[in-house]
Order: sequence, then C-alpha cells, then structure tokens
Amino acid sequence: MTRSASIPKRFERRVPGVRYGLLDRLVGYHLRRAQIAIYEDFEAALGPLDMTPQRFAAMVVISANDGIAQGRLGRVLGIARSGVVQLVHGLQSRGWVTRDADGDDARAWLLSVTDEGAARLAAARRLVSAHDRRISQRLSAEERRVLVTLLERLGADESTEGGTPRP
Amino acid sequence: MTRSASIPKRFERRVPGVRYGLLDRLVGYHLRRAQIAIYEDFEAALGPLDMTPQRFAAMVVISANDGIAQGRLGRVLGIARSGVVQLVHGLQSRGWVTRDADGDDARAWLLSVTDEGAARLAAARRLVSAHDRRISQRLSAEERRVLVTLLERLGADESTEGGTPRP
DNA sequence: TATTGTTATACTCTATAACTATA
DNA sequence: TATAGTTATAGAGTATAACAATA
Repeated sequence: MTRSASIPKRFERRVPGVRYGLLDRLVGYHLRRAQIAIYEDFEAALGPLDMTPQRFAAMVVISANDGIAQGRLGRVLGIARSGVVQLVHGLQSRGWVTRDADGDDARAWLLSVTDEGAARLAAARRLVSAHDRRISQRLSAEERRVLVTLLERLGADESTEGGTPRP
Repeated sequence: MTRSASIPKRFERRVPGVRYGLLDRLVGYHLRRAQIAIYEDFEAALGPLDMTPQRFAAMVVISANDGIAQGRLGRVLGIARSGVVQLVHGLQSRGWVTRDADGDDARAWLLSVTDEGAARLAAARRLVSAHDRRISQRLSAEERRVLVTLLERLGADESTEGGTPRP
C-alpha cells in the first residue's frame, strides 16, 4: 500500500540545512526520533480501531492477566492511580472491559476483557504485529534481537540514578 | 548519589507475576519501556532547571540555527504549527528566546536565544550530557554506536508505510 | 493559491492532593 | 496506618479547523 503522495509525513528525520548540534550525540534523542516515527505509523494503522498505544498495552495486559487489579495495571504501565481510573473508564465506556468486585478485597476492582473487547483486541493484535514488522523491516532478525537487548539495558542504574536526589 | 530508598521509581521494568504477552515481542514496546525509564531520569535531573525534553530540544536547535523561523522549527521537532506557537510562547515568557521580524518575509518570526537563555542552555547541556551517559552507562561505546545506528534505521519505509492509506 | 503564524477548541496523557472505604 | 480507588484540578503536549496577513 502506497501512501498518498499529497499527505506528507509530519516528522522528517532530518530537515536539510538545519544543524542538530548536541542532539545528534544523545542516545536519548535518537530514541525519541525513532519513537515519533513509530507513533506516526501506529496511529495511521490503529486509529481506525480507536486504539492508542496506551489502550492497546492495557488491553493486552488485562487479557493476559484476567482479573488484574487497577493498581497493578498502573504499575505495569508506569502510570499513576488516577491515570488508571481514566484509562480504564475509557476502556469500559467502549465496552471493552468490565470491572468486577474482588471477593477478597472490597477496595479492589478486578478487570476483565469483554467478548467485544477480545474481538477488538484480536483485530488490533494483527494490525500491531504488522505495524511492528513494518517499522523494523530494515533490520534483520539478528539486528532486531540486538536492538531489543540494548534497549533493555538502557536506563539509569539503581545506585547512580537521578541528577538531584530527592529528600 | 543514591536515591532515597523511600521514593520508589514509578516505572518498574517488569512487575513480578504479570504476563506481558505480545508486548514482549514488539520492538515498539521495548522502545516505549526504555523511553519511560529515560524520561524519568531526565525529569529528575532537569526539572530544577525548568527544562523539559521538548524545551531542551527546541533551545538546542534555535541556538544552533540562529534566526530559524517557527515553521522550520516545527518541522525539525515534528510538531504542528499551533504547537510551535505554544512552545515558543513558553520559551519567550521564560525570557529564553526572542522573536524578531523577518525583513524578507513579513509573515515569519525569526527566533534567537537570549543571553539568559544561553546561560540556561549551557547549564542544561551539562546536565543532559551527564544524563545521557547515565542512562547508557551499561552499554559500551561500541554498543552505543550500534544502538544509534539501529534506531536510525527504524521506521516505516516510504513505499510501504501506513496500514490504512488516507484519502 | 499557498504559506506563516494565530486563535479556539479539544483530546490524551500525566501528575498531585484531598477524599472515602477498607485492610 | 497503609492501601485501592475516586474525584478535582492542572499542566504538558498534541491535533484540527478557521482565520488574517502576506507571498
């Protein structure tokens, strides 16, 4: 499928004649550039399903961990409790998940994917898998493996983290 | 510097007992995880300077391309014109950049970094460089080079892009 | 007609703080 | 006291659409 030539991508990897200075020497900025390009493709492919990266990740995790509590989901996704409320509310209002009371802990809500949510997720999985192959198509299987390994090693070490320690 | 043990990081790379399903096999999701971890460290280190990744990137580009127009800056950063207005307004209200009329094109505004902005940027550069070393400290110089090369190759090809072509 | 920038508006994502109910 | 979730509020960051001025 060829994209219509009249719809230019918003993000140009490099704008001719512009000096990028320090940005070119930062691992973090190369990561950001790649992410913008990837997000653009995800959006184009999954938008019609009303699916964002965030919602997709949540649906996969709920689906693979039936009855997971909201707090746990938030820790997995790296977002605050209040953010989970909004996110889950969005999934619920789309009819993709249900929240059921936990018999053991009356404070908690257990999340499950509905039949409709499962169908939507199945369609999304196919598109996301195709999307992921598309964005990494210029990498060999071995290079893909190396990339994932290196990405997993990124991040500040526990012992040296944070430029400014908090109180 | 050790982070206070009582302040847990919000994002855990892996939550024990949780199944990540398809997410573990997606290059895009590994990228996202790495980015969350990196953003966390950036925020901790640069927050005191009132600097976000976005503002930092803009300041570096304006500084390295004195007199760049807003539209061009937007193309470099990959954001819409209306977003540039907000971003630049924020930089201006902090006294970090000025907007001057373009003698050749009365529609355009040319951006420049003020002395105060240059000083702030110099301080930020040092912290960002340290931050970037910190997040990639578990990579050798060679691995870092490989990572950047692979990241640059990520993204959909022009000819095959987009799951759903737009009208 | 096309481009530059602005404004209005809205949605997503995220946060903190104060709150309720429960453990 | 601590935890699970909610609500209220806020601030980035991003988008689209309609607009004015200029090219």
